[in-house]
Amino acid sequence: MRTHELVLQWIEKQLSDGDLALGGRLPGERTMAEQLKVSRTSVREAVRILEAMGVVRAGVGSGKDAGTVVIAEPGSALGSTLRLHVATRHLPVADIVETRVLLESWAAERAQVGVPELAEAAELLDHMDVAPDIDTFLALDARFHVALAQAAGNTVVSAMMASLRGAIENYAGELTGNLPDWNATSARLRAEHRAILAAVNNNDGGKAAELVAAHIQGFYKEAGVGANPSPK
Amino acid sequence: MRTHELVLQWIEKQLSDGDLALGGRLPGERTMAEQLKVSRTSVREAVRILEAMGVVRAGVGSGKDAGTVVIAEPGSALGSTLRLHVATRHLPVADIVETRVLLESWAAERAQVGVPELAEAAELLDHMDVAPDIDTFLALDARFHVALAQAAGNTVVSAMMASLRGAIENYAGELTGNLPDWNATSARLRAEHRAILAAVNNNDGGKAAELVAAHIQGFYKEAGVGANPSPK
DNA sequence: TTACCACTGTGGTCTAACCACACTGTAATC
DNA sequence: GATTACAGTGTGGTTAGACCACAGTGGTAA
Repeated sequence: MRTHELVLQWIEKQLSDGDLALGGRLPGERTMAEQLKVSRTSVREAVRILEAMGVVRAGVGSGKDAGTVVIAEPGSALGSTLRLHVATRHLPVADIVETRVLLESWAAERAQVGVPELAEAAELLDHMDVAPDIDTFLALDARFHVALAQAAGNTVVSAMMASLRGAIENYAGELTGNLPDWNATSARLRAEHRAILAAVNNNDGGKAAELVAAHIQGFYKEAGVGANPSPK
Repeated sequence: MRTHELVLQWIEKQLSDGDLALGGRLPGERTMAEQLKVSRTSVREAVRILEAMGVVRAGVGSGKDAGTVVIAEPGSALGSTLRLHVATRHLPVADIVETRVLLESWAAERAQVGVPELAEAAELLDHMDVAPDIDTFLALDARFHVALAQAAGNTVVSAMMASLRGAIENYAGELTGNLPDWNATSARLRAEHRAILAAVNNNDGGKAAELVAAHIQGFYKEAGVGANPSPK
């Protein structure tokens, strides 16, 4: 077993045993190296991996943002991983879109009416109506979809859904510039969002799921990204 | 931007541009360091991250297994990431199980009859009938489920499904020892597998999906792991 | 022909140093 | 006394250079 894997194992055990919790701070790199009888290099390689996994965040200096602290951001980490695999041509974009449709329509169907995430989603829609530019709009759009997914109460599904979107963010982002009429598209998307949210709040999960599926497939299809029809 | 991120960016560009393909070999660490005008340490940190993502595999010595080669193993990489997040208590095991049920029943419903993966799945079932011990059985079981998921033709879904299982492998593995009667459980699981495969081959996707959901939930419930009923 | 062995290039590991950063406490100043 | 300036401390970030184990390669001696 390689040295940095030993360090990883040690840290994972600290987490499993509860000796190290979310928001907690890892010992300094030099301290860990001494304790585990390894070089600082190996410790750093382990920390890098954890950072790539979205398990820790490293900060220089001193104070609240300093040191290596335990976080929980699986979404961005999974997104980076998927993006790299898309780059290797191993994961087709169409499969990503199809999976996103699957997860997100599932979440829409099970969204719990009354949870704070839905209120947040509604607020985001208001902000999108006055978004000054496309990038702002897309950022708010991303947050809306995440909020909707979170309303279903399954952290794994919402994390994966966010990562799928993130993995092909650049793809879709580049293509929005090629749309024939952004204002028209934006208006349509916003109307669809409100319809989805209304269906959810009306306890019509089935309809919400259908609307979400059509919404996502429609967007990617218009943007020219392969979107499987995913026949029922 | 930190130095190793620069290296990562460079490698990702090589992949996106097609200058580096699956099965291809990265330049040596010393060579890359010199080309990019960075230290070998930074190059190594980038390679470590890619390795953790399942994008490359590093091998010492010389010959076919030597050097850093581009691979495509998103499943194990995502699995490790999820496992760590389970350790931080951020991802509940119940959510993992629920998501697995979602993905796997979706795949079962859409499995294409006649694809080689189904034939492989059938073979695996025969081997499971004569598995000498629990560990062998579980390994074959894992491969069966992956083959079934692959039969749906969505690489993202099958990779995620495999990673979900991997993330809680230890959990479930430890608990099998506590089962009251392994032989009875094994017999039941095997019968369920055959029923699932029969439904798929009979073009009855709906039934296959139901059977898969019940199969997975039943296993984790018996093993004592939180399994949400996921009501329709 | 065979067996041996030095050579080469790969990743794996370590040491020791220096840097930028951000806070902390002290000392000089007003 | 309050304010300012600054050295001190501990954090991660980066580098250079060395040595190791490993696995093929190719020459050389038996």
